[in-house]
Amino acid sequence: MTTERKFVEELIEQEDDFDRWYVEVVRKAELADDSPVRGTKVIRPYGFALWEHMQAELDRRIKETGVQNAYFPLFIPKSMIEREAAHIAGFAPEVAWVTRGGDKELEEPWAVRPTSEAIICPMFARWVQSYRDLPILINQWCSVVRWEERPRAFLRTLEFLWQEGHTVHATLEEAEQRARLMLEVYRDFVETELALPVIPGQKTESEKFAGALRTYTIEAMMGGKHWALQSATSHNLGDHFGRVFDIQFLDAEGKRRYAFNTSWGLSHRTVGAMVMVHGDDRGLKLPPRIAPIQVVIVPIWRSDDERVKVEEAVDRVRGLLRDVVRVHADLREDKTPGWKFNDWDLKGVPLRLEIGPRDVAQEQVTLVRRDVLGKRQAIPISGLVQAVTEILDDVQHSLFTAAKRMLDTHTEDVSDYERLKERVAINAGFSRASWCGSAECETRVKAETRATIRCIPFEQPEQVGPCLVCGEAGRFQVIWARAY
RNA sequence: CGGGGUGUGGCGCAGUUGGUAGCGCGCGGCGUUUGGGACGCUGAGGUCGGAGGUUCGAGUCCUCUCACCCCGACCA
Repeated sequence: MTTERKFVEELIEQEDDFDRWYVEVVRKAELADDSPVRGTKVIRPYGFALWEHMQAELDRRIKETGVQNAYFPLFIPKSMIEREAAHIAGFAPEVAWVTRGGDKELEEPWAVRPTSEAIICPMFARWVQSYRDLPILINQWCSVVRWEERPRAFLRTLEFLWQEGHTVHATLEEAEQRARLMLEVYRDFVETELALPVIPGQKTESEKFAGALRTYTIEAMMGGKHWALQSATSHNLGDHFGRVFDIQFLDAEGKRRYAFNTSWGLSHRTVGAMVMVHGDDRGLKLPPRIAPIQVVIVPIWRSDDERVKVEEAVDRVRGLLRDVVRVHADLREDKTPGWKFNDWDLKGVPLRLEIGPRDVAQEQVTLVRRDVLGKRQAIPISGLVQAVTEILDDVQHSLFTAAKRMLDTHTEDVSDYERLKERVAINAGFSRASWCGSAECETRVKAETRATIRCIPFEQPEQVGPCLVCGEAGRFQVIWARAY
């Protein structure tokens, strides 16, 4: 352990202080940096590249369901955002306002969007006349602003990047299907691409989106303290917004009806989730499928003669891999190989190929996996492309499997309230328990333990026992946990 | 908004009873190095968060102020 520590002396160990480890790894791996503005972060090229790869994959999946991208204004007039009472009540504490333009006071303040229902729905009202205009399926990639009190890089910043989808439908059933469909898109994306196992389910009344009929969520478990992180949400808004924004249409029978909406979003907090779930004392471990660099080549030489041969081999190997994976050759001359190894470990590159005189002589490269450090394997150049492809795939699965193991290990069925308190107090993870459905029991647990119901999982047991808190008949099995 | 803390080269820090700012890392140059964070020589870089005050003299003392961080309440 002493030697281990030496390699990463600049990074605090997870066990010592997980939250500080997170702050440090985000900064040192060059994902993000502090900005001069409180509560905001600068996303650096490496972090942004990661987000771009995530965007590309999620965007593709969203479009496959028939959704089109569009863009709506950043500002929302006060009167507009205040139309849906529950909606504004929920967001009011965290809305930023524009009250001046140049040197003129605005007649009516503008909200900087905390989410865009209030500016998109009025447009839907203009576009929808007939049932033939429905459904409308729209998504936008943008940033929104929520005036949070305690920011944390990626997880909670005043301004954050996300996509928000907004749809209009003729029937409640169709809206419900869409809300569930998009949650499934998120689940598949997060599990397949980010290697983060999640628990899909429904939010309780008190935890649902402001103005929604129902909110669905996927909840992931972070490393370290095993707290929950809401990784994406999808809302069936019912006809609440249709009514207040007057989205009406004539149905096939010529009857005037209010339309039904959904909205759903996934933000760059999932970047933080990947950091916290997969990372270790050496830094990030990025899932190959969205890693900006999947394979890094580190050349090693002593003499000028060796250097020529090694560089030739590096070129050849890079040429072989270039069309297959995202490969980068680290040709920096002012850094030693050892320094580079640590640097790329910190940045979480899934595979490293070392090419030195010994490798050149034997027509091979030395391969090291980020997820199983310390094990070097020689790969003949002739079989390199296939080997790299297969191993990347294996790394992706291994990351998911390890994360799933953590989730399962730190989830326990609890039937005794004292046991729940104990588990929350020691950061033991998720607790599965029966709940009667009353807000009183929910509030009480939150007040006494700080844990909240993360979701009512879709997967329910045949029989639900008595409520963990009040002992009355249980209606659902729910997941209790502390959350970021 | 409550509680705690910190502001000194890019980063991390030191700076005794007030005496005119120092260390490590990093950075530039040269040379030797390179299979898990190399080394030598050399060089550049700060007026101590801001304002006011006390004093012959303030990074050190006093007053005010600003910013940031951490812990709570809140949160995609």
